[in-house]
Amino acid sequence: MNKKFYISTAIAYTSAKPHIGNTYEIVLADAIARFKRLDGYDVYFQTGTDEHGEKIEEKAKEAGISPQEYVDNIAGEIKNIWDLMNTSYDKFVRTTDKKHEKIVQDIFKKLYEQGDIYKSEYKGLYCVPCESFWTETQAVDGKCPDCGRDLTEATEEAYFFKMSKYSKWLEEYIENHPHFIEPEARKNEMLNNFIKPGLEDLCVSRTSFKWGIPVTFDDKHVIYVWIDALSNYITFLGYDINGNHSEEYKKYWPCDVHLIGKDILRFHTIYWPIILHALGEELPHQVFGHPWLLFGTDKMSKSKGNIVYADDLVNTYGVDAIRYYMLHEMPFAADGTFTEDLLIESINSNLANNLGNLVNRTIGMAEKYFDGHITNTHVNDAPDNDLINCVLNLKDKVFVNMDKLHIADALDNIFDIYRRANKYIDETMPWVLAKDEQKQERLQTVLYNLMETIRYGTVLLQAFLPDTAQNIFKQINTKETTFATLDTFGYYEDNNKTGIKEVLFNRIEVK
RNA sequence: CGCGGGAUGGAGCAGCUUGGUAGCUCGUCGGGCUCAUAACCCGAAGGUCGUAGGUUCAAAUCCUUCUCCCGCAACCA
Repeated sequence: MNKKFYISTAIAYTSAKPHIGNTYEIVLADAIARFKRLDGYDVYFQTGTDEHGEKIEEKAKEAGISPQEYVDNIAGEIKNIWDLMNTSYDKFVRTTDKKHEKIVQDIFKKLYEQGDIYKSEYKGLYCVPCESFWTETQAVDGKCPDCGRDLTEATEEAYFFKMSKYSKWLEEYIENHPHFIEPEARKNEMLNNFIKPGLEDLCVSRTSFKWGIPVTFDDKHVIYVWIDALSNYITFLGYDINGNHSEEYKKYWPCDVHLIGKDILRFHTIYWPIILHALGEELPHQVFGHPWLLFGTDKMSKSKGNIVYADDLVNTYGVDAIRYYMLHEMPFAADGTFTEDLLIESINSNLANNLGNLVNRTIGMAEKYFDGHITNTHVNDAPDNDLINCVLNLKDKVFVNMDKLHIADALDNIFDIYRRANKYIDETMPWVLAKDEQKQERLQTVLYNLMETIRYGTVLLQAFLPDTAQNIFKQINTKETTFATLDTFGYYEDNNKTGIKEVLFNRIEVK
């Protein structure tokens, strides 16, 4: 049986259509999932939507429809965008799924019965007109941060999870598993800010709204987001509180990577591990809090009016151009920048000029000089060695970066090869060889080396730009597309005839 | 003194762990080439590596001061 690999994204909250920043996460996860599949792993890739909560109840009311209708609409929209981005998730889950709701209720009950959840009162500052609780740090000069009116102290009956009980255990676990939280800076943030000072118990139920999963033994309460949403990672896999787990659960849990935005790192690295531990389940191997895609230097937000949606961009520039930009412009740990100018620059320089033009000119020469028939005649010359070495080193470089989740660097490695191939064309000057009757065999070898270099790079490119990779394979006409063909230089078929030449990426002219 | 991160040529970034000619992509300028999507290749200009100090033969890299920016600060999905 193959090695398994379970990767998840956070489930998207169905309060509004996701913007390009939100979309980054699913594309990142997809690139990793595709790469692992190509590498022979049995991959399970889960994504979906988080559909409960007060905000959704309100939004639905505003829209004059039921919460279920509301989340059906948004979930559909999210799924459409995920599909538009050509993401290869195995399961799209929704927390309003009855199966999920049932298991969440079981989990809540189990935790209550074993004493990890207890009933108490939530004390806080309450704004009567806004009907919402605020913490002392949220309040502005003791006033409501929303409406500016006075706050009154109020209490609400609520269930709490005894996080405090597991504080010490979690601290030790994180210190003993240095890669559990990535990037490292985030790990320090979690440890220093929350865990070491000691955890407070977490409020896990609400009575102030209805749109949630009811607590079975106390139906005034609905289960608040944490236990509901976080559990998606196991409920949809067939987790069972009595240990009668599904085969899928046994096979894939624990998750290898939870890919999440850095904003919800706390929930995934503190509450979720503790909940799992309390249930007696294994912890995920790693939680990676990815950075954000910022608009210029600003966070994207409705109030700033700078929201960019993935589907608009895809319609204008094409899905792989957007995938490329997201995956390439995002450093491992720091936030990335999005502007349309940078996007266009990136498309022109990397996709059109470097990659697209390389494929185009290479096939063009094959057609022009040999009617598309290319064979390795093994008439080698000085420039070949360096090219071939660069190609053969590519696999290791990409694998090392992928293992560290340095996706942007891995992509760069691949494009370096295309850049190297362009240089090789200048070094060998095929157009000069073409004019010399004696050099026809050498010319064959040169073109073969180019085809093979393109093929080799594109085998790795498949994980990132799947459509483009397939298109290139078709154009150079090769069936050698597996990772197994990365062990030597020379899998491109001899006596081959290239396919039909086609522009991969059009340059975008800026006025 | 709440915690953490950042500040590197016009733009976006790497380098800092394990001090020793400051690197990459883009842009600009000059040249080359013509197979190609005015693309490709070569070269050049351009940086007091936020500030002030310290350690050292030597600091972008280690230590300290300050300034500015950003994230987090407990129930916010």
